[in-house]
Amino acid sequence: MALDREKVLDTALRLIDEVGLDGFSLRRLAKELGVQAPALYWHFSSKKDLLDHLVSVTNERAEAGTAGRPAPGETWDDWLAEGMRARRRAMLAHRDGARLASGNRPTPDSFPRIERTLGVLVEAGFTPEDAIRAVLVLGHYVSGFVLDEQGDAERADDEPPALDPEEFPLLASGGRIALDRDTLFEYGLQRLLDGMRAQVSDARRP
Amino acid sequence: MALDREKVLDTALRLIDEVGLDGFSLRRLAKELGVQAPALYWHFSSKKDLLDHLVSVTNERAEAGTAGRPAPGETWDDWLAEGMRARRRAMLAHRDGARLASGNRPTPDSFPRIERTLGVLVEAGFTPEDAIRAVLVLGHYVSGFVLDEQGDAERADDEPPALDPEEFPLLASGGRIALDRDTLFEYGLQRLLDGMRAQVSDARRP
DNA sequence: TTAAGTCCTTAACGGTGTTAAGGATCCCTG
DNA sequence: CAGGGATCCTTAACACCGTTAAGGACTTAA
Repeated sequence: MALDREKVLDTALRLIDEVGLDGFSLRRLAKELGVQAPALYWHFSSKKDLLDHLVSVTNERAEAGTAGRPAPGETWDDWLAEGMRARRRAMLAHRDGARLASGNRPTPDSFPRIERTLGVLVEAGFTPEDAIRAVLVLGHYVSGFVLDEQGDAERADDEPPALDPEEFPLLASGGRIALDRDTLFEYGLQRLLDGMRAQVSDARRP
Repeated sequence: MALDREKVLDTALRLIDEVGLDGFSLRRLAKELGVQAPALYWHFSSKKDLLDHLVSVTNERAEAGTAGRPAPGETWDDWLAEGMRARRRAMLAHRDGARLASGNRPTPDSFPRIERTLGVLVEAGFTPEDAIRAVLVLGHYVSGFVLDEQGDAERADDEPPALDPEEFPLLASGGRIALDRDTLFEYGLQRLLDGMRAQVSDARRP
């Protein structure tokens, strides 16, 4: 049976979940597909090309589950927060998902969604400039956060360095706190949205 | 003349600035040092070990120029903002600096500095938990931001996809805006600090 | 003078992404 | 039905990569 792009991408995604992005090679993927490595070059122009398409696929799947506009009665910030949580979940859904996603520009087919998001923010009182800044900045926060989160997971084998609670009481008390990733993510997300809310309402009542 | 760690690290840093992190190999570095590749294994246990030390070196240099505590009369948020700007500058100072720095835990010798920072925040009214969250979250923002910033620079050769201003007016208007990285960075930084400020003063006057 | 330690070499192993050339197999056309 | 092009894959090879093994100089200390 002949290969097609979709089957290659699905297998690649599964393989990366299994061996990690560093352990992922075209030869390994080819073996998984019962094929020789150069065969992949018929379907993709390079390894980078393949990975780019992988990102597009996972992005599409992630966005399929999120609302394109706030529900009736839903505030812009709640809606935006939920979108960012979905983004985090999408990255966490696959091993090294954040590393994979970063270093990748949005594909043109994600333009409509971004434009809609900007529209929502402008309706909410953002200037067009600040709407763009808000979207970009939130994105950087999320990807920076998950990148670290998954980086931690990858080196879960070697234990963290010892830490003297007498010398560093605040740091030591934080060991547990930092590990509650959900709360930590929410903290930063809400502080960003707080700041944005404040600026928008300031602009409306000058 | 014999090699030593410092000379290897300096040359490595210079080489990465020249060829990028992807073009950087031990064989290339060895050639630059007038030596065979396995010689490097006398000074470092692996390539990863060498890169870890590289991060430590650049971190030290970056932190050398920043104040350990707010100056008299300086508010905690101004001081913290300046610290984050310094972090961004440190990453931008070397090609792929952000990629290099992420995927690296803080070395134990940065503990005193972190503890001091937490102390400043607690004095300012943060709970110890929120102080830790604030420091982590700001760090994720900065590294996510610079990672994207430098990723852009690396693929500056292929031009961005065309964008119809009729179909996506908000997006199109933002092309220029997104490119002003300093303003964008400051926008996100100030929104985060705004949110933190608000939460701290709320907690003080319940 | 011998012994230990330091710093490097050569040779090699098993891997990587990628290209070149060509062999099957299919489907459409004459 | 024959032929030809498009499709999809193979084998062979290239130039790299990180890393290990074994050992050779050279310096230092006893």
